[in-house]
Amino acid sequence: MPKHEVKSTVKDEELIQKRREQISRGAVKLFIDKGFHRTTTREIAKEAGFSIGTLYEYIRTKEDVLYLVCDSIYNEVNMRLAELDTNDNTIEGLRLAIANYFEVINVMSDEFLVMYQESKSLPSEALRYVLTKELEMVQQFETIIQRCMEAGNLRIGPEEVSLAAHHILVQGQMWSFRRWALRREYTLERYIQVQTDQIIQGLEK
Amino acid sequence: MPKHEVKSTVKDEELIQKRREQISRGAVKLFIDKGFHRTTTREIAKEAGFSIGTLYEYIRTKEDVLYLVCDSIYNEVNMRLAELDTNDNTIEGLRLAIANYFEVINVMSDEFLVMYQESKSLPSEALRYVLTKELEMVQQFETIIQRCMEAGNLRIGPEEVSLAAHHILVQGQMWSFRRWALRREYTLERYIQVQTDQIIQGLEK
Amino acid sequence: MPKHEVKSTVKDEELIQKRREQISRGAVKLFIDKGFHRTTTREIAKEAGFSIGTLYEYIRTKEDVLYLVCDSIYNEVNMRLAELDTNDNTIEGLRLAIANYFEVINVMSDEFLVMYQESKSLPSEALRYVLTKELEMVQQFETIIQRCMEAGNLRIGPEEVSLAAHHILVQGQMWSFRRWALRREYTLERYIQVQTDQIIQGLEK
Amino acid sequence: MPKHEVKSTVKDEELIQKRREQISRGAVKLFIDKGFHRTTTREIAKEAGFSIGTLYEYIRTKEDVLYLVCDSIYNEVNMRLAELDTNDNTIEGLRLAIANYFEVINVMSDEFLVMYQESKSLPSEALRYVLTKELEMVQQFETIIQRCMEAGNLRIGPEEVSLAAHHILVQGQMWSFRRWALRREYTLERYIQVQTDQIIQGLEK
DNA sequence: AATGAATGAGCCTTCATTCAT
DNA sequence: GATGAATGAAGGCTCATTCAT
Repeated sequence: MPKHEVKSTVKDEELIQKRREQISRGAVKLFIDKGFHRTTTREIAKEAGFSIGTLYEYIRTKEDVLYLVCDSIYNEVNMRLAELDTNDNTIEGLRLAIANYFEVINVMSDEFLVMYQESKSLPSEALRYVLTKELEMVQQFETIIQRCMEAGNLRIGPEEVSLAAHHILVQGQMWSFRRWALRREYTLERYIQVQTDQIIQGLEK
Repeated sequence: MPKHEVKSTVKDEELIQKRREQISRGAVKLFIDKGFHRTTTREIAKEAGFSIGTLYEYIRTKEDVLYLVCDSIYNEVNMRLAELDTNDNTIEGLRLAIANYFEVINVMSDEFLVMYQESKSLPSEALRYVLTKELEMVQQFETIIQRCMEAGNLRIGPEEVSLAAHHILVQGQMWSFRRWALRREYTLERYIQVQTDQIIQGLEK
Repeated sequence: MPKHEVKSTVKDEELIQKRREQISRGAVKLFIDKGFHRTTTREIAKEAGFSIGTLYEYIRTKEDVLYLVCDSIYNEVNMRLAELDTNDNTIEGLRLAIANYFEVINVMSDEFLVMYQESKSLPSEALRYVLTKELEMVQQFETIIQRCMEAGNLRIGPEEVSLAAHHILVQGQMWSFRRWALRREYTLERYIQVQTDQIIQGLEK
Repeated sequence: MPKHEVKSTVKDEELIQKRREQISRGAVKLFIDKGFHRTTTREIAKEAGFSIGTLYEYIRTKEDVLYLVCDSIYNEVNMRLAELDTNDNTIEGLRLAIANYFEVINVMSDEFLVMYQESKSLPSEALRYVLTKELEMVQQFETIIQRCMEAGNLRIGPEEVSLAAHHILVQGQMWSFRRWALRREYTLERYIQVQTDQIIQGLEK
């Protein structure tokens, strides 16, 4: 699926990149605080460091800002994950990948929350694009699991690979969504340990 | 925690109950369709079958409606779960409880989605109350797991009981949140089977 | 052609009529002064005597106001003309009809100017409706001319009836459009006399 | 009345002329399409073939563009009329002048429409200048009529000369303003014939 | 208890104009 | 002379809430 396009009246492509990063960075803060709907475009402009007029040189609608935010979060997550990809096919490699993912979520906990709570407000085309991004993440884990299977280190039915990958993602999101309950009882390290144990165990029946 | 109170100018307690049910039932439909913020109070009144003036005789703010909705969803879920509680302490009992819960979620999938996506818009006091409701559900599963443990049918550390309960809840919500991906590949029956297997297996190390 | 409909959230049909008259009356004043585009909806509301919110209970868009204005002007003109229709078929009757029409234009000169200068801003459906109203006026004069012809008091080709009617209308509008030039040199009475003479003479070849 | 002056930061008088012609030519197109108020300065610049910054080197306000447009239309009309002036003093000469004028209007029908619908938006000083241009056209016809009168070919009172000239102009504009009605029933040729007949007849009482 | 007209703060967006490069 | 990014005042419109009937 091609990238969802956000129209801009500005020609300098580099400047567009720079300004949109400012927008995105500012907007996340606000969305975390007050949610998408309670944040005004003026606040976004101010937080980004320029006037409302300038904001609208780089986006066409408020929803574009939400898309920019979601896109940049996904990109950062994928980048961080790619950075740490060990590319081996042992159980230990899977374990590490999971731990990395959980740590990324821990760092970007607020961003995750925003993305999952607000993405429903995206116009449908943009929403579809964002969902493909989510699927890409699922596929990253599917690949890792697949590699383990093929190397004989994991014994699960091939139809369960996808579910297992979703499972891992959701388990990670749980650390973001339910932190109000979990952080009372767990440190990140302990959470990672217990959850990976359980996930791996579930995959080795 | 005491129930969050919604002020009304009407005295007749019974009428209040009836009207609020109408409001809640109508509002869920609309929230499912368009989300909380995109739904207007006028639409809510219309869907409930009376005028905007009357709506405001039974609530004080729009957020009250959201609270009413969340509250009624939780109540319905808890009712349905309680109905099916076998109260035994075997693994089979746990398995059945999980299946029940998943089936309830399947039926109320839209409602769950609304609740988890919109509850952040509740005023903090109401939010806290709703979270206690969520915790009650966690506790229901904690109790079941505990009973299994005490009967010797499960061997997990006591500190992990709470996490396991959260785990079950999240696994269920996953069926609601990620249906865009999961329903392509799984039927509810198969999903229940695979997930309960994995959960139980995770608890029997 | 059915009347172009303007949506309202208010139910009381009588109140709608009353409010729309207020709107129309206030708006004409402003449009005469500053034109449609330079007049703000806030100003319209204020001039009509209520708040911006109330204004929008009776219209859906700013263009609706323009339509209301055009419609009410046409209605008033047609009413005034009908009032004075002698319904006879002599040249004298035609002469009187023309004089009446010119006098109406003289009284509603500003309104005419507004209508002809701004109606292009109407959405196409409303524009079409307004044009049919204009055609109705043309037809009123066509009928009068026809009657004179049939009574043998006028001798023009039947294909020229329509043009003659347009001619009369335009001659009247001229008194509104070019008053900056004409009122320096003519009184209404003299203008009526000279123009009707010429029109009638043109019809008697 | 001296020409209304439009300030420019550019010195090269020739370049100014060239650019302003570009502006005017582009703007008419847009004004015909969307009217003055709905056309943006950016669109004007683009249509003219340069940047918004450059546009503002040759004008000071958006209204200047409207003035440029009106001025250029009048100049073109006057040029075309002068070109065809037979300068004789017969009825036939008058007839020809009228036909010429109607043909010019037919060719520049859109431009006429724009001018008469939008000139009200000119700042008052520019408006006054444009009105003098209109008066010049009136005077051209007054002169022709006068010459006919003095040559004994026309017998109308001297106070009616001006009115007759206005009459001719308005009759021509009618072909532009009411084309939605007239072009269904008339060709230009027939319209010219019928109208000149009537006008001339009206002048020969 | 029910109704629905009235209110106005506040939102998103546009666009004429400027000015540094 | 030309460019185009930046500005912010201002505009159209919505909607939660109130209150007289």
